[in-house]
Amino acid sequence: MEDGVFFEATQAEPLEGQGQTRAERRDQQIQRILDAAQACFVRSGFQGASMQQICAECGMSPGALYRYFPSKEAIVAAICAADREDDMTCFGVFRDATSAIEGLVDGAMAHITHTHKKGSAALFAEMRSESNRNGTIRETVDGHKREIAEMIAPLVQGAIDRGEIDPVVDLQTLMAVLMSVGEGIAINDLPARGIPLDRIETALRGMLAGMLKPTGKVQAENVPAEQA
Amino acid sequence: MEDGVFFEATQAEPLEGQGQTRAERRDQQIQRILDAAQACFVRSGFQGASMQQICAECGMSPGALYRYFPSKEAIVAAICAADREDDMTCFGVFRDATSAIEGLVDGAMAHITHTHKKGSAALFAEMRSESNRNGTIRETVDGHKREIAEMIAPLVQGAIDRGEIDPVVDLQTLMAVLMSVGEGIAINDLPARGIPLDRIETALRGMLAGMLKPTGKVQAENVPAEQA
DNA sequence: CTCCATAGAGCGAACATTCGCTCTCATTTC
DNA sequence: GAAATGAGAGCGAATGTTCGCTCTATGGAG
Repeated sequence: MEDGVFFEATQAEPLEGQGQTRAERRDQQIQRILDAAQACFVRSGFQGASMQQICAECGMSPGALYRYFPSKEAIVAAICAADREDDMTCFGVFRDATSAIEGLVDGAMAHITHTHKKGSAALFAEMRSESNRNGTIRETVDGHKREIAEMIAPLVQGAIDRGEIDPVVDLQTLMAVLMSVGEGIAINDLPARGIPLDRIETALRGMLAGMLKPTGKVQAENVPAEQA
Repeated sequence: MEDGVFFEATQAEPLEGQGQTRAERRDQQIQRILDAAQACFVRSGFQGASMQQICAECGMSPGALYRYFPSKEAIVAAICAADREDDMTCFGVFRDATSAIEGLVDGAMAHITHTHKKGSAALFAEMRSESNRNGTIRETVDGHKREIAEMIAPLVQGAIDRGEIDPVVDLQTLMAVLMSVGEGIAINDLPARGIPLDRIETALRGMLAGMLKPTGKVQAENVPAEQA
């Protein structure tokens, strides 16, 4: 055991072109760790994935890895935050939507498509359940929701004020139900289960129209016929 | 190792009235383990909870516990199956509902209320994410869904055949969206977040009416006015 | 020669599970 | 009714493994 240490010293290949500063290299390594960790977490869950698995996945030793993250918990938090940030790009449509229903449909569809393409439904489910016991993740998830809510609320309220819609319930309930529905659909990754996007969209539009009861003033043109 | 073993032999208090057979006692112990495990799993997750924590929670030694379950995995599976079975009691309404929309609303509300009272939203989230990597749990969860789907489908199809509703999409998409919505609302435990049940019900009814477009033949009376 | 980044051995703790054993008590035997 | 029997319930220390994480020696860059 105390014999020669024998270093192969492959020393992590230079990755790409060597013309990179220290900071660039550092960012690259961090990204490498995050990618590996995400793969492991999807495969085994936050608690089930071990640091050794993550090390193997990114071809780094524990010593090297701990230079970039102080703990496993920090990696989990970073991945959750990154995923949250990434998802937020879908919801920009809420900001400049003109119709409440069409805005909500567009945002939801963007999120469904994005989640499906990224293949991050499982990660979201993991985050969602971990948030029930991990304060940091709970804050990340709740912050995410609050941001979305703060984008949706004025959209709906504006449409109410203009007399375009007449929701069947108060705004708070509406928001809570809307967000829950969004979560449910995102977690289930319906496109992966053979449900075509355009049909999901049609169903969503009907659903929203039922809750938001368009008054017929400005609202969207009628539901596009579904193609066989 | 071969020295005096010294057994205190406290031997687990008789629990309740001693007038019980061995089999009764056994069932009681199994239930005790399941209750303890569920508490631990909700607190720490399936992977995060240790057998020692479960032992402490139910006041049993590891040796005793392993007499009733061959592995931790078996306890997880048993709890998932029991929870699934328990939830199924909510969906009996689907069987003998006369109106599709009202039947769906009743079933969903029963499930929401049940989940809230049991406080099992966190457990459901845990099951849902664990099902992404554990085959046994995936089968349990999927079996559960299939059973529910098999109750809902004829309810909706019957209403279509009778000309009471005219869904905006095909049955398959409708079912997928309906189940996802149910999951989303269940996981979020809206009643615990201050959303009154009657408003959830109103929102749900509107939502379903939008997707199932009642034709006006038999359908439910109009939405009850929401009280301030 | 001096840093920085790294590899990999190594740490103590905790893990799921098993072991050897004792004790209880319903049943059998007289 | 009393004694003997044996299956099952139970304890808690011990097993080997794996955990998250730290330490130290080493290679390459400047």
